[in-house]
Amino acid sequence: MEATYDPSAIEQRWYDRWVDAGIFAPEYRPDGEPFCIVIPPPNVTGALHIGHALNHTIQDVLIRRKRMQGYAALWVPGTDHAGIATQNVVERELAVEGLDRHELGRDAFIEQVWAWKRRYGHRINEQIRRMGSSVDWSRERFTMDEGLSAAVREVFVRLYDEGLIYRGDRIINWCPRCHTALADIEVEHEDETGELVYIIYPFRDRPGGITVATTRAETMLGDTGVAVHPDDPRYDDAVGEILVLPLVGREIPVVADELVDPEFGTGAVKITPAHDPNDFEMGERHRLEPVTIMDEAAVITAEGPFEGLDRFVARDAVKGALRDSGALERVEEHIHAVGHCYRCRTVVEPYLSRQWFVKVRPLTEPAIEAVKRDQTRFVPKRWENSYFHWMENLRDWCISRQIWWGHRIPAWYCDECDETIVAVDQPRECMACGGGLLRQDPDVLDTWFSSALWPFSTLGWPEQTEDLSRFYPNTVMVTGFDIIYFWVARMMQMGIHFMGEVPFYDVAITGLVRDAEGRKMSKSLGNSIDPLAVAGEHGADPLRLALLQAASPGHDVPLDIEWVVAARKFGNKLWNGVRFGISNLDGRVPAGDGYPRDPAGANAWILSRLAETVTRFDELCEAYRFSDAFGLLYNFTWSEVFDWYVEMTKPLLRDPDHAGETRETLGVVLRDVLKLFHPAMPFLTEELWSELVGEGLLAGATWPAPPEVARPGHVDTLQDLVTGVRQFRASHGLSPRLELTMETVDAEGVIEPWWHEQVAALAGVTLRPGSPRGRGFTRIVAGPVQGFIGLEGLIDVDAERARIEKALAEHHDTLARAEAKLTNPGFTAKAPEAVVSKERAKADEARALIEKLRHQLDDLGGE
RNA sequence: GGGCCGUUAGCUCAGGGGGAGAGCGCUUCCCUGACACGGAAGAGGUCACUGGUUCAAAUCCAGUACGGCCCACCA
Repeated sequence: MEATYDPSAIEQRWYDRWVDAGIFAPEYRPDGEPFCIVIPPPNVTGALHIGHALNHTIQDVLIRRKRMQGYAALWVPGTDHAGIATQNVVERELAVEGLDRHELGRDAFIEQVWAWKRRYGHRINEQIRRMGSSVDWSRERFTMDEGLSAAVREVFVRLYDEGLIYRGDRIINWCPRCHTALADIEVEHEDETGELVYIIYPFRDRPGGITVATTRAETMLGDTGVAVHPDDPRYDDAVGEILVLPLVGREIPVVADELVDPEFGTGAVKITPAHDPNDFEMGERHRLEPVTIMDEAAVITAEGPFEGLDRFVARDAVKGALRDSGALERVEEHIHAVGHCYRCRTVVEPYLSRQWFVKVRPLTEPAIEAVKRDQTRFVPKRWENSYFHWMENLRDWCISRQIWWGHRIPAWYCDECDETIVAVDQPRECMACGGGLLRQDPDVLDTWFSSALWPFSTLGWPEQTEDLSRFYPNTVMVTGFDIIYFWVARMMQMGIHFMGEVPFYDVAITGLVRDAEGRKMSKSLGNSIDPLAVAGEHGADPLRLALLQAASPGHDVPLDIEWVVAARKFGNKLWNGVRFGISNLDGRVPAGDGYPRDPAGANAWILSRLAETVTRFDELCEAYRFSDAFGLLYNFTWSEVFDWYVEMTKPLLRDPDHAGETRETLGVVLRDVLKLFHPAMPFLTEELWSELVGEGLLAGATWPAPPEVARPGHVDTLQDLVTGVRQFRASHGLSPRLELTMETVDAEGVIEPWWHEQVAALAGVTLRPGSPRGRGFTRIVAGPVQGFIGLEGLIDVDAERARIEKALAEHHDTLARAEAKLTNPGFTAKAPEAVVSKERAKADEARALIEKLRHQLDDLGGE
């Protein structure tokens, strides 16, 4: 083995062997309890970004650990067709060649997208493999594959038949660039400074008029009324009057409506039913005709001087014309939230059109209840509040999109009788009139419609497959908080509605990986760190470990490359620690769960620590606290196994009385450390396993279950003695190579023969029973043992005195604090007995230490 | 406008009524036979501020300041 860990050399050689051994399929543990995760499907056209790397690493840790624990672990991979996003990407590509999808035609365009999918779908799978994710490729799915498309149609038809899907003319959010409707949630609001324009609408039948205020002046071309609050005294006599719309000349009524906020603007609001959701509502109430004045590209269609102008150009033009005509009262600066398309950032336009909707109320109530009853639990729990709040205020979901890439809506219209037929398969003829001229609805479904079915559609639904009955509900969903609404909430709705059970028991919410400036990393921002590049430079394993250590539950992760470097250094430490083990063992370590019987001394100590660490590590993993879990393991491995235990084995391995037990213990401890780290660093640990154990594959091995071992207290004493000598050396600048002699008083007889080799190796000191006569020595206190080192010719006595006095002062402080509490009657009377006795013990300990330090000062002599 | 979260060592963050913690960074010494991608020993914090509850507050409560996030149909 090389002396240095080289990730690139070993990360190539294990993935295929894991796959070939069938380890990633749940059939690998035929009798295991099911444990299932379905991957949040990456966008098929995208590249794996650092957020995926985090998300996938967490899932892989969950899956690999459960697999080792004997579960039938299934991680379903797959990708999402990502309607608008993918269509945009392919359209951009076509634009480079001077092409436009309309020139190409629908079928040819879709074929282009499929070609794109074939290219990039492959790439993303390669990236998932490169990161070591142990997904079951035999069950890979794509949201537009045949099975999932059938599931989508089935769901649509059933919801339609139940009256939960309907088609209607409504104001929806329209993206004039993407030329499609958007759901409410797909609109991102941002505060912008705009103008509030005050326009005077004169009365037709009397002098004067009403001033209204608007941020979108151009919409006045479509006004068909003005509303005031019914209780607003300013407008008592105006309700029922007729106004004349400036520039247009349309006669419009003044109506009273509760929706109007008398506090805002002038308390009078213009009504544009075709271009504002509130106005649409009011328009319906007061029978005001909607007048559409814009087309799908947000270009003015109203006849007159503004026809053909873009909405923003028209805004200024209308304002100018109003000013010229004297109808413009004033213009104020105004900060308000403006909606943008979440895909292309274009300002969204409220637009009246005929769309398909899901009636959400009947779906949300069970989804809320399920979380309230803990059938699905969010981790961390506080995200449940956001989930509830969103669900409770949900409006019907607009699911039709005027794009080409996606699941075509399974509705057909009869040209002869106007009948609408909704069916899973294309009907041959009209069910109403028998006519054969059927046109399928040109729209496709919102991408999130198919995503909502993912937990069961990937398992074969609507077929009643074995996988479906075995792995639904999924065990856990690992996802970012940014898509709780888009995705988690809708999976809950659809899962419960169609399966009668929640889609998953736990939702583990991950934070967002941020860049150096704290910005969210995203494809659209173009600031993504490429995890593949990092994996190439430092290794996938170090990247995985770094992400795990950085990611507390629900907390954002600012990724610093230094963390990856540190994780690689840890890999190097592990590499060399195992290398040490291999060169000192006289054979291979057994793969199973064997542990040394009745270990003693250092071996008992490390085995007891191993058992404690595994227990705690398991608890932390079950709570999804991976940062803490791997922090614990990291410290145990480095500080205890390598810095202490491995050093302690060196003399023991040379001692015939201890070599056997030590070899066995060392092998077992290293073996279990590899097992524990395997979920985080699969490649490195597998490589080391092949050297240390050389039997089977670690990925398919069993999880460690070390027996509890009583912790031998006297090993602590040995460590304290060694540390005491090291501190003494360091504080006096004594060379580590300078051999020292220490006389010891061991009243309780805890010093064992093997200690002599230990202290010689670890502290460069020779032990000799006895206590010094006279003065001029330092005293090292370790548990019941006292050690004495003669100072003559070694050190500056004044420096030593200063050091002891400093320590003395600290212990005096501790004692004073403890005594203050103990003499406080309130404390002794009200504090729990355990706390009081602990405080007494603290005081006693401080007194003892003070006494010993006073002795040390005396021991120094001088003055 | 409504809601959520944060403020602890230089940095990133754990912890959580009774002795201030980790990793990285920093300082000093050491290339000792696994590892210098290393070892040993250290320095460093009125736990944002103000008040309250308590025998006891970094921890609980209220408020303040600053920072971040989410939701929203004030035209």
